[in-house]
Amino acid sequence: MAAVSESTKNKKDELEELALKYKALADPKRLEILNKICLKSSACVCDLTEEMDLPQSKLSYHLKILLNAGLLDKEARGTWSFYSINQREMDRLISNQICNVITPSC
Amino acid sequence: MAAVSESTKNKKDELEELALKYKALADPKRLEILNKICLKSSACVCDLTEEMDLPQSKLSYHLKILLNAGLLDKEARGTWSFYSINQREMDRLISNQICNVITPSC
DNA sequence: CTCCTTAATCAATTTTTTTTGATTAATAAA
DNA sequence: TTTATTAATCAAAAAAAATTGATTAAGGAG
Repeated sequence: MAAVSESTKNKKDELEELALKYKALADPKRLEILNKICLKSSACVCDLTEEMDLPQSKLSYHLKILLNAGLLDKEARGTWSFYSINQREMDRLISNQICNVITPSC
Repeated sequence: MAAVSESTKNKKDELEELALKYKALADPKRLEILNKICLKSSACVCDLTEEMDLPQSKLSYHLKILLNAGLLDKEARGTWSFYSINQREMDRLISNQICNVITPSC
């Protein structure tokens, strides 16, 4: 099957992909996760569990949503998973003004 | 009770308000509604019902969500309600690149 | 190997959102 | 006044998303 480039994506697919990304942003906890990760440059699940007082399974759940939407990158090191902001995707998606709220000085 | 300015809003409130706006954008139908309204400058519910092949109650439901998030303006004329894009809010929220997908040349 | 830590996943439940069809209210037209 | 049009709202049902606690798997330490 041929690769689908941006230019050959139809409007419907494009809007669906966009909606997925906004859905990932559509939760205050997930926005806070993005903010926390940004402030630490990179964070593992246990860091966030502690900082945000959320159970591990909930963190993993929300991180997966952000990861699937392409807003986070993940790097496994041993038993740890380190998550960081995909700044290119954030910049592509949201305004500078809002970027400064979610990922100040990132 | 005193008015709450942007500067006195705490981070929690700010993230919740932002999440509400992204929630409004987190649906391909609503993105399409924004796009359709933009292309016509202004549209009433019956226009959109016809163009998008959606029942009236569903349109009104989605329009209300977009309106509550501040992404649309509404003007009643007789029995009609005309909706238009709140471009200031769109610009404040999303990147130029994405603005061009949702509201091209608006 | 055994024990401990880390994090992903799972299944069941709860909560939220969306859909549907009907009703209501307001205005306009005949 | 009667009839038709427009759109908001409502209540019930369906669908989707989030929460919870437990289990699993993979590494690292002793």
